Amino acid sequence: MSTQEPHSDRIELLQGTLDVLILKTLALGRRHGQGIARAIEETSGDEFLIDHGSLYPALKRLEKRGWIVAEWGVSANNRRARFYELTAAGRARVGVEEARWHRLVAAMGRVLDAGGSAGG
Amino acid sequence: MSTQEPHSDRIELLQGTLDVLILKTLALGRRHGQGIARAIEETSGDEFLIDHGSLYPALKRLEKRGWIVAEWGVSANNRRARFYELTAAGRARVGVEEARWHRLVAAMGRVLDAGGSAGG
DNA sequence: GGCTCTTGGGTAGACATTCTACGGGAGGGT
DNA sequence: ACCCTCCCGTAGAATGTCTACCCAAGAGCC
Repeated sequence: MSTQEPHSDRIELLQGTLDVLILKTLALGRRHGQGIARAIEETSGDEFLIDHGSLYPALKRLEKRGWIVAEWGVSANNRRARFYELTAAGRARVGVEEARWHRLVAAMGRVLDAGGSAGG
Repeated sequence: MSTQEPHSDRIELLQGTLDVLILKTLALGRRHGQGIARAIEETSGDEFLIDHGSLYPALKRLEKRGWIVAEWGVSANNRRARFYELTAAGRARVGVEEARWHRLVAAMGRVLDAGGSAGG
């Protein structure tokens, strides 16, 4: 085990960004809860830390909306785990959420670039 | 003027994004509340609609943190208005917030690009 | 003067989502 | 038996946006 020091300077998620992260991660394949969290953390380059207290409510939300389905199974460590998978609606939703995100980033960019970069 | 039809498909702000939008707008010059809102709406290409109920609490927040200062004055329409301006700390903060935003966008990008774009 | 529209500021409460902190069940190693 | 780890789960605090209201005062009209 690696000297896994906690990064104290992780980025906090913006409200509303976790859903698309989960959906996108599940688009790569079926995973259980902790697996999703770890995948997001790794893919983000350890910038995001996914708290369990945010993860499970988010998974419930997505399941309730019909974008993912859950099933009990066994993890690689032989632990009882709940595996999640995208539904057809979920697969469609990934695109919607991604588009929403890109549109938001573009709009933010227009405002932030309006006066040139500060301090440059 | 005004056949100003309301865009029903405006983007909703993500929690935490309004502050940097305000700071950046004020970096371009002193403005009053409504002026800030209009500037953000225009600069964003009419993607954002700044609600008064979000704006004034945000201005209070920023003032309380010492990043902006307010002063009563008179608007171009001869109305009593409260003008806001960046403090030195506020000017420094613009850079911090911008950096935070870019870092977040980069991290999100890594996750969203991890599997290629869905659905083109 | 009186009436209405517009500009500008402000607050209360609903709402959604994340974070902190707690708890529980079960496998693996010693 | 004991402890550590993995995995799921929930309650409540904290934060910030949105909806819906209210108030003050200038401008235009009659």
